[in-house]
Amino acid sequence: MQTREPLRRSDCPISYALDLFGDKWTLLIIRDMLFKQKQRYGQFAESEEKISTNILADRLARLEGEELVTKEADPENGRQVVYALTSKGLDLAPMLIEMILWSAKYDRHSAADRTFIRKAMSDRGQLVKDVKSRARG
Amino acid sequence: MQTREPLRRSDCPISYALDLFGDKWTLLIIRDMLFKQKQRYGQFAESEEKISTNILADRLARLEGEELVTKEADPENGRQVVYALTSKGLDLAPMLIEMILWSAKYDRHSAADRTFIRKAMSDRGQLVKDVKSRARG
DNA sequence: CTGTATCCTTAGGGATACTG
DNA sequence: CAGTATCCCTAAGGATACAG
Repeated sequence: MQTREPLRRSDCPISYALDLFGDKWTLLIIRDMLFKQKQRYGQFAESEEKISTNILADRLARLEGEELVTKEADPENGRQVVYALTSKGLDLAPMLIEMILWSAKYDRHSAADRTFIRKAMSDRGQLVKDVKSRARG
Repeated sequence: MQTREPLRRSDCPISYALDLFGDKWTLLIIRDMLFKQKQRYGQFAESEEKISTNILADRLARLEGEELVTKEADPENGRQVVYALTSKGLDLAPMLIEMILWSAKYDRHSAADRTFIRKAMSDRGQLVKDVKSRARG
């Protein structure tokens, strides 16, 4: 699967965002990194939505290309590859939190998934700080 | 174009949201209704991203099916069709505002589109109230 | 103006085998 | 474990003609 240069439909900021992650998979990877502390290919692959490996590889490459994510060798195990969010990627947290809160309000199924809804509800501002400091630490 | 029932990949709230509007067009229609006071088919069709009419009709039908949007005859002109956001649709405003702010921060092109960035920046909380009261009024 | 319908092309993506 | 590669099918979507 060849990753082409990102399109550019208009100068609208919403359009820009959608051109980058307006699909059904990209934000799930961001979610895994942001809220579930996942950082390895295999961990993304085993998420319950079952992304297939070719799509996963494609999306990781795009995210790296857009500098939302870095890809590096684990310092403690050189053969281990580790993905991490850049500050550009971490800054998606507020948007994702609002998305979580909206779904929690309107969908009873996702409201049952308490994994990070409670965090998101407690304090939107504080959560962002938490996520960032955890990512640094 | 047949609109099928929405998929359900998992109980995750982010996955739920993406299953509803995780594509390149749906949120642009919401944007037009929320920030540009558009309410007619023709107005959506003339947005600069140039959605084609079959996709537009499909997305409007889905949004109506998900009760994010209502479709009614204009009370002042019975032949005129008017689309409006439900409260469920209006509640997407905070998420879209965060999306706008993120793009404004990281994309110089969309930062040049001042249409609603300034509003979004001034006061996130107040903007939501403004949008809702404007929609009611 | 508000759509529908049709044609056609491409991108998305599932399944799975394979490799270093 | 971390991917690549291939096969193949379907959904997405552009263009455009047509209809009420």
